Amino acid sequence: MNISQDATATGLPAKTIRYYEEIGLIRPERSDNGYRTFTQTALHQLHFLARARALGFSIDDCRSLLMLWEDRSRASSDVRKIAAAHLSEIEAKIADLTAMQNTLKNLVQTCHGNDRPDCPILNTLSGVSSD
Amino acid sequence: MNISQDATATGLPAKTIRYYEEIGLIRPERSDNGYRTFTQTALHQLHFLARARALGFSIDDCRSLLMLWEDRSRASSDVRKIAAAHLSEIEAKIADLTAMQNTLKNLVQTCHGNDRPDCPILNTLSGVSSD
DNA sequence: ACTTGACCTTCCAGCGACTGGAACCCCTAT
DNA sequence: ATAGGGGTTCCAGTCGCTGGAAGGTCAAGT
Repeated sequence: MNISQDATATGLPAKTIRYYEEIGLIRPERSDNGYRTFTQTALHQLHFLARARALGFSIDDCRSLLMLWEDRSRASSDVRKIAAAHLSEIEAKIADLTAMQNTLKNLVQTCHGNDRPDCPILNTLSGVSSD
Repeated sequence: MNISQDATATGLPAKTIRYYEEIGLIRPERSDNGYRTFTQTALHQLHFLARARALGFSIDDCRSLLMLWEDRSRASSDVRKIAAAHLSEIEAKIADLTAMQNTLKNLVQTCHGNDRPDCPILNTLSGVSSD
């Protein structure tokens, strides 16, 4: 299987797959002409990576998860630890974004959005406390 | 006022303030020794930027907002447009993250997290559909 | 006067995870 | 022979800083 077929199979762009090789996440074999060839196992790994990245895991986490996946003597607690840490980061981000969302929603609702300069959004940003 | 006093006043690191000058967001004056000096106006701008960045606006948005702020003949609709666009990006991000959160929460709850290899997190990532 | 140490300056490199593009090789079909 | 659609490498850029090196300046202490 060539890289572009892989790309469509896994949903990852070919560029990304090459990048994953470059940083040592995967080690696809090469055929005589120098083209990358992907075995079934390699395809599985790419699928795994695609799903892990889609869940927001960092490349470093992906590396660890991949190693754990391939380690049959792993402890599931190690996997869970990574996932739990990632989950709490996500929850922190959601909290941050939700705070921004609340403020912005409020401001956007309050602003008349007409052709006059008067604007509660700018007032807030400039520190004119209208809260 | 020197840059580090500014930094503590606005909460922005000195490095960031220099960076803002480098990219043309602000134009602090210089005293004879080459040090940046910040007028009251410049300080206001920095505060403005700090608040806008804290609300997640991109540097480009900040640039536009700053220009609008200083433009007395602005239309508040232009400000609102920027804020509304940003708000919907934030909402999209929250939606993405919440989806991840739900999946991860579920997986973390399901995983025993012990010393055995059996792990629903890895199962899901590897495509063993347990959903 | 001299030194110390804290500040300031510039410039350059690196982060994460790609993404775009240039320049070139390979394979197949016409 | 050529045209096209693959593949390859390598280098630069994205965003918003952040760290560090190398050096200039200032205020205080000896």
